[in-house]
Amino acid sequence: MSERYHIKETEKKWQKVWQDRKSFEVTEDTTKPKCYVLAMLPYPSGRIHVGHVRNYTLSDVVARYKKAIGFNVLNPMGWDALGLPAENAAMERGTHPADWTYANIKDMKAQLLSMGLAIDWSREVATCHPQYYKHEQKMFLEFYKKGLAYRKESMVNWDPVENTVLANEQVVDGKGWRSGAPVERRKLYQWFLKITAYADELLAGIQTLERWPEKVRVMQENWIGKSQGAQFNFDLTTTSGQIAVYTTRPDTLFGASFVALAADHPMAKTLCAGKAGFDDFIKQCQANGTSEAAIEQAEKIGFDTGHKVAHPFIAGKELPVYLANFILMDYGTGAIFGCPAHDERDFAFATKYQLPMIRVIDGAGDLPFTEDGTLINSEWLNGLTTDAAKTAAIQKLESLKIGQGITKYRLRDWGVSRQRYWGCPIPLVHRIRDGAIIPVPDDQLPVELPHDINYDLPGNPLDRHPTWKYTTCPETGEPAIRETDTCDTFFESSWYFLRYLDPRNTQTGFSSTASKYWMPVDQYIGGVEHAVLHLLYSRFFTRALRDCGYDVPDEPFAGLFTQGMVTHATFQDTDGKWLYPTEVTIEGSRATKISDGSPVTIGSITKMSKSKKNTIDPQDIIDTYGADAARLFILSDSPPERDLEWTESGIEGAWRYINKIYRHVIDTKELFQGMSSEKPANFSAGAQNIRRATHKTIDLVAKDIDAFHMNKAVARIRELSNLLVDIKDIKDDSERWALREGYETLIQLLAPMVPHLAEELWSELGHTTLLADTPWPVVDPALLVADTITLAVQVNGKLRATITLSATADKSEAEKIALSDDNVKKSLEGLSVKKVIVVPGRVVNVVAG
RNA sequence: GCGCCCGUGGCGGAAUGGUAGACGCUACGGACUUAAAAUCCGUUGGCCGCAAGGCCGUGGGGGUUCGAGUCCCCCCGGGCGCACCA
Repeated sequence: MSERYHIKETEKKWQKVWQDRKSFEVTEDTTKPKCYVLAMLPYPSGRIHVGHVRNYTLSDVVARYKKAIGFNVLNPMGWDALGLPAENAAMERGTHPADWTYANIKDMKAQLLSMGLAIDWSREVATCHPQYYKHEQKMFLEFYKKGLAYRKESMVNWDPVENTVLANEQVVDGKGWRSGAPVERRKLYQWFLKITAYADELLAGIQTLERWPEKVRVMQENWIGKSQGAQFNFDLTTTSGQIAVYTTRPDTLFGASFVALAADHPMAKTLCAGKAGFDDFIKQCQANGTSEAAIEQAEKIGFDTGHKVAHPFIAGKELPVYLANFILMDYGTGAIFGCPAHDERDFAFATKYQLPMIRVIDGAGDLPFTEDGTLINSEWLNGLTTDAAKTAAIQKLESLKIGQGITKYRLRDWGVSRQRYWGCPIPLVHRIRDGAIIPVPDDQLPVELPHDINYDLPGNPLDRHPTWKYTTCPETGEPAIRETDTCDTFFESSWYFLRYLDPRNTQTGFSSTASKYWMPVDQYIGGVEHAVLHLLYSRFFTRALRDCGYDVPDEPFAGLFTQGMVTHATFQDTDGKWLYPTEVTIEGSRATKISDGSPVTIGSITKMSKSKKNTIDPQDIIDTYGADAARLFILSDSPPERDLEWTESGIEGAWRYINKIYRHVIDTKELFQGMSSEKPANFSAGAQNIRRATHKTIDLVAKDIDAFHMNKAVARIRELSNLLVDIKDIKDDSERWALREGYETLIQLLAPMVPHLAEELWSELGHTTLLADTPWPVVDPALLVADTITLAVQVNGKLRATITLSATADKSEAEKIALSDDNVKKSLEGLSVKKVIVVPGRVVNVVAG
């Protein structure tokens, strides 16, 4: 009788062995090809969630597999440790953000360790550590000196109660997400990184990202949003001056019926000075947040400035100048000409303010007509196509010396300023005498966050700290004030993958040697929610570092995989209150509350979220079923790019499988006692069958892992184990040898998925070296070729029989055997054979009529 | 609105244009047990048939092909992304 598998003890045991033997610690080893496997670093909330487990299981399978096939694999882990949640916790519970963060890191690390990940923990980094942000501050200053970091006034979402700037995501229905106060649009001095300087390069680089999902590449392209058009000036006729506009449709200029400026356009105030209703209009525009959703929902409203401009192509024609809320100051020139006949927004605006609509593109269909066509009502442009008319119009604007063809981007510079404490301080000081901005010298970095802060008042604790910000100018020794803005936390995550390469270097963020060896990341794995911002910022950051003299490739991530979400059913009690899955018991299709047996409604299956309480704590799962079961279930149930539905029965199935394999190996291993390790010269038919299945599985599993088809890889492994487990008696020594080869291979193939079980069984089979250090089994190609094959036989495309024949049989032989099959003959009764199609190894199709 | 992805048993999902439903979950029947759990054996797309076997079947409709879940066109349903970007 076999022993039970002691999951917890066994998993702990091997975790300790791997740690003690530094199995996954690596250095730059030029004798081996390198493979940099990277999982997106977690925010240390204190608890891992199932999404983390999925992410790190996937990266672990890749890391362990790549190591087995001979790569020097770097698989690091760290903590995205700065940011708002620590400050919220500090405000709610009176803890210090640093204490809260480091305590969370400790808890979460213990949880990750219990997953048995093949991580080089010696490279662990926390972005809140001064030795991390020290190098980041140096990079900021290098960007500053190169003109890639600059300060300008810009519009922000201002929460008047919290006294801080809110990100767009923190504005809900025009109100601050915490305070509930209406958000104002305010102008503030903010720090920016000049990502727009790299717009073209970032766009072109997308073409080289062959191992990125198409979806993500398209999203980045859209985000960069390159457009070609014309920029030109309208002369004001009612006062002196000009209005610059940008358009992608210079061909429709003869259809222009108004000019509109953004409400916050610099000329708005001067044009409207003293006009009744102007202040109200501006207030109305400001009432809406800066979020794109908020702007979209707003009705189009305008304000007639009373001023007019001259049409550049039509002598004597004047167009009214409006302010309009749908014009964005941040795009183009913040001003447009409106052509209501051929633009939906202009059409809506013109309808409301009863402005003329002049059709200049011929075509069927009602106005607004936004497709290309042939020009009409446009003097010298008449008869031209849209494209030709664009070129002609731009030429004319250039010859009149009032404008030119131009390329614009939707991408805006990256605002990195946050009026927050728990972020990386921007290492600059403002000299009081003249307001000069002076970099903090390298030898004074890092500019550390002060520890003694309080949250008694709203706003930025750095700004009201009694001493921290008061300093002296490093150049003159005069009084100066530190910059109190800290960096957006996307700043830390834009280069953490470089810090992993050389994490304890005190002189520089990372060495050239390390970067040249390890970069780029070969396989990056994470959630699709970072498809644009994090990934685009990182791509920009490496280029900016490159231009500051660092040894980094243009593209940091050669391969990217984005995993799906983890979902779970939702439960509600009779009062409609959400219940945790642990509060509910399910029998068949009926669910009841454990506490009082009352009925429970099973709701939709959605992304796990705290608000709907449909969450599973991975630690509970690991404690109950073990890390291997959790890993196996996550890998086997769905393709990794799709959503995964977490089910109790699924995790139990994985747990059963692990116990079953353990039992069978323990029960079978006596068979292998004392047998020779020498490969038999001849194999019996039975042995040959086992070996074919074994080697076919090695081949398929490797291909599946390479293609990220982890669910299929698991299915193949289960097929092999089903076959091995069904072998009840051994007929000869060659079969015994083949069976041992089968079991050993099974264990090796299982290792990336369920490493603890595999390591345990490997040692049970008498191996004294670690499976983690054992190379992947080698396929014998001769065993991938079967000696007999099964062919489908169709009559007029319908399956009528299957025939088995020798692999060496030729087409005519296959045809002969197919036509002599009884069932095929029956189907052909009364018909004459017209043609026989034989696809070797696949099918015989008899066409008859 | 634009772009992309997806629709296959009760469920998750497999199928280089070539035997649809691999692998698993659930459910049901049986063995073992005083009993239960665990485990093991079997059945599990629908319909007809004692069986051999047959018919139908991959959201719906058309098409290409010897052959379509897979390719093309139209429609329906679901998801994701983008969006006053001039």
